[in-house]
Amino acid sequence: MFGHGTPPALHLSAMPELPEVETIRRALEPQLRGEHLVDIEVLDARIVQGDADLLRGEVLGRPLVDVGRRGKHLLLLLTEGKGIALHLRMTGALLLSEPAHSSRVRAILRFSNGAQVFFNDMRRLGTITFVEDVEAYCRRLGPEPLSDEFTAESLARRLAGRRIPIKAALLDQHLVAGVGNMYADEALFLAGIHPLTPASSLSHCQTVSLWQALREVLCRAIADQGASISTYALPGGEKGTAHERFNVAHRKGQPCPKCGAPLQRLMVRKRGAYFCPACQPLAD
DNA sequence: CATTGTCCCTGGAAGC
DNA sequence: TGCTTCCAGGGACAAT
Repeated sequence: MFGHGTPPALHLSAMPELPEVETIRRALEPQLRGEHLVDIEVLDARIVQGDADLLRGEVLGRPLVDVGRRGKHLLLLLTEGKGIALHLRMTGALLLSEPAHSSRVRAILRFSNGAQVFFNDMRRLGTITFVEDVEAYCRRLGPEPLSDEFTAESLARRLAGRRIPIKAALLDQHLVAGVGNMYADEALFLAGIHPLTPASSLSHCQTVSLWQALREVLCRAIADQGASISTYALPGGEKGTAHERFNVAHRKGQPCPKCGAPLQRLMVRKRGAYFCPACQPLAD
């Protein structure tokens, strides 16, 4: 539905959100599941939350029972409920072979079957965290938007009483996990909701539309293996194509695919928000 | 509790 | 042409 089908006018920066992390998870899982870590080479200590030696001591040799994901966190699930959380923030990538810009590799995870995962991150904002209790670690996050737990009613409950703009609310990981700037804009467009609409003032109908739009946008982006607007790539180095379907994100000035009006960009709480002023009117 | 502000980080783009 | 400044934005944290 809609979509330009052409590459975007490349505004820089777009981060791995839920669909990108899920795509990475699906690629890594068959490579890593059932193996164990034999080494973590930390090339930039800033990437590790806490002490790198402590991390190594806790995880080396411990079987990796699964590769999971919660919101934008990739989880290497170990025994006894422990795990390693990898967060890619803005420019992080996990690659199965050494990337061309090897100076941007911040850590290398080596596994018992010889597999190596290179944590590449130009801007060093990504993190590796040893997690003592994965369940507790994930509890602070809002529901997974593609799970049965996330219903239109639960979304309505969480929006109630919040006066912040709906766009800002969608970026709050306590409200719903995994939605970032790109997919928040896309969902608001599909639902026909202005990004500055106060979260608590959505009608029931709008809330249902938004709930549906979020799931649709995220599902479709997973099918397209994520959006490679900036540095995101699959572990094999391939690019995703989800951005080719974007209706508004990173398309300021281009015609709205629904009505043809020029798309606009405004700032909502220091974040760029792309939208169609005609299709997403602000009620007064 | 809800909300806002600050910081981190690098490189592309804009401005002089 | 070459320098400086701004900006992108997720999330931890502090402040209000």
